[in-house]
Amino acid sequence: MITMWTDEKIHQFRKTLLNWYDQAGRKNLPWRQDQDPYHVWVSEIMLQQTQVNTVIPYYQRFMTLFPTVEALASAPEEQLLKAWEGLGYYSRVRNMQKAAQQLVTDGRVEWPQTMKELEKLKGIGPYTAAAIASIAFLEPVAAIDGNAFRVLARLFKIDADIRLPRTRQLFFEVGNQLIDPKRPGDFNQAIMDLGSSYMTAKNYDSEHSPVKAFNAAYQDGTEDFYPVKSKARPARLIHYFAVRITSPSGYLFEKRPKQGLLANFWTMPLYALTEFTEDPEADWQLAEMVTATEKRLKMDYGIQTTLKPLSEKAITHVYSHQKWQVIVLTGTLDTEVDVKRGQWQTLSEIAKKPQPKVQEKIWQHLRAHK
DNA sequence: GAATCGTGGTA
DNA sequence: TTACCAAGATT
Repeated sequence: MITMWTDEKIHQFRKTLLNWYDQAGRKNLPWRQDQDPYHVWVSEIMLQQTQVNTVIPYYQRFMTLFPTVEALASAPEEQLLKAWEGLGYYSRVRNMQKAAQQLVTDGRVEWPQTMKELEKLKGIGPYTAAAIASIAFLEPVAAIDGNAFRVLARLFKIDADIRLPRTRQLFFEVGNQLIDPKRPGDFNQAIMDLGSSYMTAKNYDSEHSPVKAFNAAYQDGTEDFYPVKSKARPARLIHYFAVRITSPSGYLFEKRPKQGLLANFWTMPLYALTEFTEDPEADWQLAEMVTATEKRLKMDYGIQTTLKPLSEKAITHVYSHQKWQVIVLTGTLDTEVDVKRGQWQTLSEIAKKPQPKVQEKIWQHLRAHK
């Protein structure tokens, strides 16, 4: 059960928080130079599950390449993915383009100005809708992100599991009672700045926090209990072969399917070992697996060649829900051949394609074992 | 509600 | 090395 503060205490909190924000807030961030909804939107999408320092150069480049909603709406997908390359969660930028196309009607951009309406746009959920509505349109709605979960959980000693979707509503209601109706955008951003400075997840410094007097968990020394968050499931281990084939025409490269992990990104052919063995956790023989891969390469691409492991040592690459162990196999063709799938590409052609981080690791691995 | 979807930083 | 965290949304 949460004990809500008195009106007097709420007013004191707003004043304390916003005074601190005016004095110490990160006003120099590139997306905080104005309240243009497009700027707020792009920054909020980029900042999802991504740290501020990572986002800054991406944001600046993106605004140069796609300065307006119209530019975003009409951009070629490959150019968008290239601009997002390395940021991760690539459906974010695909969804953003769909939303941009929703926004452009009869050649003009019409922005919905409420959280409720903003949530109807692709890729804009409750957090991002509240952030845009409060910052760009001054609607008093709480933007509940990881920072707000953590800050509010400590201020009010809320012990609901923040990993559970149903918990969001509780925090949203608490936030909506606290938010300053005159400066809703600044209030939300102040909570986030607080959550990324004095009230971080680890190594927090509640002692020097401007709102320590309001922090119930700090006041009774229980702050490392908050927020309550259940454990995530461990990532599943998957073994892969990455196949580097060269010919006089270049490297064999392939565009991934338009749905799922790394959709529409380009990689060398990848085979999960589950293609060749029932139990890839068991003690498999590398030579047998390589022979099986040669057969599949002929079936899938029409390529006949001998493959050799570049190294016994695998590349490790971790996603949120999968852990890849990738062994690189190499093969060479001396003559030009047509392929049933994929494309032959030169290095300069490849450089223009959006490639995932794991492909970059494969390139590095190849250079290291040359 | 549980799974999916990336990458970089840090203890 | 492992585990967790970082301005979440979609299916």
